Amino acid sequence: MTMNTPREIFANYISKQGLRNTQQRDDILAAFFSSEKHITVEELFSVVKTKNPAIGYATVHRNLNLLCECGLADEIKIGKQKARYEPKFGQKHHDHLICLRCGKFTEVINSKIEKLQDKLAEENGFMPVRHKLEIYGICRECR
Amino acid sequence: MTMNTPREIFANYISKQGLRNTQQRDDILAAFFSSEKHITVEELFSVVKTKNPAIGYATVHRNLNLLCECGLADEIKIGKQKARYEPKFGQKHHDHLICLRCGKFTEVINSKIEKLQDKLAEENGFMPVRHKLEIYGICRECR
DNA sequence: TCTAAGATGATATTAATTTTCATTTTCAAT
DNA sequence: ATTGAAAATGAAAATTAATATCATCTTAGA
Repeated sequence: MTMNTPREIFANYISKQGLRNTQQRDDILAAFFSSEKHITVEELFSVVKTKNPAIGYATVHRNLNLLCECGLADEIKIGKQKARYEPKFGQKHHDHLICLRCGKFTEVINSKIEKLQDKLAEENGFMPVRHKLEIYGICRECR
Repeated sequence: MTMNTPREIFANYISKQGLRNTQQRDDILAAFFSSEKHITVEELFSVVKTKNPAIGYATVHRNLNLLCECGLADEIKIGKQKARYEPKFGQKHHDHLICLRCGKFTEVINSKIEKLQDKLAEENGFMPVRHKLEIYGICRECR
């Protein structure tokens, strides 16, 4: 059985956990994967409400956590900002460049750094699982 | 004028900002730099209270923020844990290995990664200012 | 169809951080 | 040293995001 779409992955996770499919989960998943990256619970709540005005904030919040659990979303916390969520599906791991002036996020990929990180962990007896690299600075536009 | 000690750096920052020196600031600075790394506001508050029982939580909190502003402290937020503060003085930048099981922090230094990070930022038009690298995994003891 | 378990939505709670404000303290100008 | 304006403090309240509670509704398997 191949699991191609986020929808299928989510449905699979749901059933494996003995949970149930609901219209709300569908709506949230759809909104999440068609919204812009780095969305907050608040923002996603607003988006989902345009399709399903009866939906509650807590439901969006709960399901974003489920999406994180099954690997379809990543939570990003930057400084004192509220948590943001990033859809994750079939893409390489990436790091973030964060502009200290305008707050813009840029995603970057560098396999050399990835490898060095794994090596660094192993040298210290750590079995690396995941990592988070954030580089803060001033972006091209803000300079 | 050389500024050797954290105390001098702090005093200098205070006066530059048009702020004032107080006994509380002294007490907080002293406690912070003689306490263990990765302390929470709560914990530092407890420590400072042993020297100055009248001190308020908000004062400790406010001054920890000042210490961050002037570069003598770093705030570390890991997952859903409460913020921790790390004294920063005359040491090299380091990254953190964080055990997913026992929560232990290990500090590591790797200049190669540092350089690659700067390069990566510059390639993307970013002027790097600082960065944060956290590698999550399982530590030697927990394996 | 029926029913037990899960999900939802509204609300309350939690917990950390930040703000408010009356009072006290600092420090530069006298 | 005295004064006074501005800043700092401490206690308490407010804010904020995240999470829990719970009555009701929905799902999905028997």
